[in-house]
Amino acid sequence: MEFAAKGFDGASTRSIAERVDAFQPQINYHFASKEALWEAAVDHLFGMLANAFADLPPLDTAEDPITLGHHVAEALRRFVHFAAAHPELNRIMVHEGTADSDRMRWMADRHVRAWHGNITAAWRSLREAGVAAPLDPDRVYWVIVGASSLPFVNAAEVRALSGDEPTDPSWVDGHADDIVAMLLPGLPTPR
Amino acid sequence: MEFAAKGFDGASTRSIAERVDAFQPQINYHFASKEALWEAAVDHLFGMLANAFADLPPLDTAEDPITLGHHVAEALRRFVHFAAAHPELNRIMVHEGTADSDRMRWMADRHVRAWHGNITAAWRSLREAGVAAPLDPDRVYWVIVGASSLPFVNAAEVRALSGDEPTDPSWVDGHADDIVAMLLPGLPTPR
DNA sequence: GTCTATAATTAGATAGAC
DNA sequence: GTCTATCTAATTATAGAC
Repeated sequence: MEFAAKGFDGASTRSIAERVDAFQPQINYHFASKEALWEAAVDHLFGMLANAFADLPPLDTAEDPITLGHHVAEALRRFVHFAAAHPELNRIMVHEGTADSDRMRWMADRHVRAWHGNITAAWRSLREAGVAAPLDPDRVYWVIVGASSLPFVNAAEVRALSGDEPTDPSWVDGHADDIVAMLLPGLPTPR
Repeated sequence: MEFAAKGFDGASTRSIAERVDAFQPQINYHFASKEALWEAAVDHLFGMLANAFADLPPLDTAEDPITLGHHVAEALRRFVHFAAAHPELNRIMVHEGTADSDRMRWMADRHVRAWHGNITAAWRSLREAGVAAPLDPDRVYWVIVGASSLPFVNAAEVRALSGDEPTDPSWVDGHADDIVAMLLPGLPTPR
């Protein structure tokens, strides 16, 4: 995706149209503007993210802390796998989150705030139960997202530096295991 | 910095010149091209990063694993503080690392590879000594950089989502403590 | 809806006065 | 070195034939 690779300003509607084998003016026919196209792309990516979690129990309904811990562990694994399969979402998020802009506020209010709130609340419960690493609930969202997604956001640099292919299933699984072990060291029988 | 905020393509030499109260053609007078200006900016930022670590002992000279652990802990704290003070570097890195390009390879070969190699090697020693979290040495670089830098790379989104000011010294210190505690749970008397 | 042509704006880079 | 003027190319968006 052009928005993910080059950012909003760097992506040209011509190159976007080329990718789908269309003509540049068709973007302005099907969408009101480049901005509207961007919003549609972000809605689509967050929709796919929600789908990837659709069959999981909500994080605010676990009966006991250990069960919540296992729910969070599974959610973390899902997030790692989603970031590996669809790095575009995290690329767009990290790009738009750098500066205060209308696009950043639109994305934060419409999509990110709910995820951020759920993770923060679940982490508070895990901390009280002593099953989570000693991370402040107000910061853990950024630790999770940063640590989980960076090798996929920067997959090209992973390849250049180590020769590893971070989208290999074994690499992704290993990374998910690492994230869970690091964040939930108190979870019994991790996997 | 314009390159950090908008990426290479999104940053215009006109807006860059405006920021330093200069005229756009002066960029092409003092630098050969926009690309040369970008390289000079990246060199400058990595130079500042190296300066921030200049007084620390090299990570390959520690006599015993516990001492190495404390050296790594201090290096992690330095990195968190640098990312908070100079988020431009990590913004440029995350932006350029997304796609295979000449700029990405230039940056990886000239600057990133040495840091990546040192961290990976130090982590192998820490793992053998049992003082580090169970993260694969081939992946830990991305966990460290992602978890440490994201709240500063996306400081605007942190403000929008939580109202926190991630550049507040107490926030930065707390984040550094979180990172060290998460990555080096086996370190005696952490801090 | 698709596609060509093109308008209006902005981009990086250069020329040349001072 | 500084700054104005400008060139060429690329940008988003629109008009209009089909």
